[in-house]
Amino acid sequence: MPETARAADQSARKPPGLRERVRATVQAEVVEVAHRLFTEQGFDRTTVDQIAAEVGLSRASLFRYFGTKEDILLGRLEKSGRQIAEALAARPDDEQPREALRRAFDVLTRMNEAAPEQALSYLRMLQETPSLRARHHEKQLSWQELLVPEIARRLGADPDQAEDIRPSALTAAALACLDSASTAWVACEGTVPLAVLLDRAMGALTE
Amino acid sequence: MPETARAADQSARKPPGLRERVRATVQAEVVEVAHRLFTEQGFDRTTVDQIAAEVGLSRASLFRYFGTKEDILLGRLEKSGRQIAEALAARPDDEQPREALRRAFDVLTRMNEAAPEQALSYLRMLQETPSLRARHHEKQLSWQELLVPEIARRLGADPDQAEDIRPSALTAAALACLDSASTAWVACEGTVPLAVLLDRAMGALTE
DNA sequence: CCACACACTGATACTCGGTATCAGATTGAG
DNA sequence: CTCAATCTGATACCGAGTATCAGTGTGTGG
Repeated sequence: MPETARAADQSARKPPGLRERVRATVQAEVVEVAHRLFTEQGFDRTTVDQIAAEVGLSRASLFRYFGTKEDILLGRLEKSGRQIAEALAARPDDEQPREALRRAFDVLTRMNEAAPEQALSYLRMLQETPSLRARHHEKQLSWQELLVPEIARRLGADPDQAEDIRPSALTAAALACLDSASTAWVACEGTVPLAVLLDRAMGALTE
Repeated sequence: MPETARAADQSARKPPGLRERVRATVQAEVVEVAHRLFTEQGFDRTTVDQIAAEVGLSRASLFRYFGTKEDILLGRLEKSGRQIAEALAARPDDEQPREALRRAFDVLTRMNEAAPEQALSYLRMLQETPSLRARHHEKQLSWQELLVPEIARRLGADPDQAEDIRPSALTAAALACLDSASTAWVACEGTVPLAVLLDRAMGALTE
């Protein structure tokens, strides 16, 4: 609501605006400090007050930047979702929907390859913290909403016929495979590339 | 004083443990009252204090029966998970893993068919309340742990080789299909049977 | 250049879920 | 009957998230 409006604002306007730049700077600062505290003490043992104090911001203002404590860590997932949707739309039309989804997820596998250590510690925290898992799942549901229309198009589904659940089922299943692969990737400490695990996971759907 | 003790005596006899039966009774009473309040006012607009007061129980004691507010509504999912796992184990050995999972889920489709109205309002509440979705997802992860070993066996996977993610990927995907089907079932107000939607959802994995 | 409208900020107080502690009552076993 | 274990309510506490409000800057139009 205000955030999306703000985001739309930001992208619609050429000169960034001083105010918004300050906002972006503060936001980045919060993320950085919070990340450090989370890795030092764990997510649950870090309070929002502590983050706010360390950044030099009031608690109330911090909640104006991030709706929830979890969003400080998971905020970037919004952008990831859009990137995956773009990658999916860019896949050739004659590609199988499942394969197109698999390739679209390379947006993520590439990100993880670029900074494996960070990705590992990030995913580790994600998987051992219930409240983060919960919020992460919510974000993935919003990914689903972005991806389903394109999958429906590729399946030749009637857009008016909402009762055709194949697009949402396939998309949800693919995201479940992504989670499985991520879990396994953390479990093996990153020794097997995420891309390989994801291949195996999504391959298991057809066997 | 001795009269109440005598009365308790009267009803307590066969199953060892009067205490546990009292506990079960109270627990059932809480579930019933909470269910009513949730459907009347919505989940979020019903406080734990209100439930406790209505049952005639202290807030602290209520949390001794149910670890979280969500568990009052979702507690029965534990049993469902075990039932699905049993049903899966009972499927013929030569059945395809995916088909076996599909059939095991009939434990749920049959439950919903038995009381469609209740199931619909229950799922409706589940889907429109984020905190319930979150907890529900956690429960499904525990289902996954119950189902994966049997799927691994059917896939002929080496139990020692934890890096084989096919079992967990397939199981997670199947559960994702179950969620998709449930969502669609609610969306169409139950006009299409859940079993049919589930068939379509899981069928979309192989297409 | 100024004035006004608006957005942002910190402070404060509140709600609600969940935890910890403690003293008293109830129960079951020896 | 007694004693230990358990259950209970009361109370106080914690942390996330919300609401309100007055003060203070910022962007903009005159």
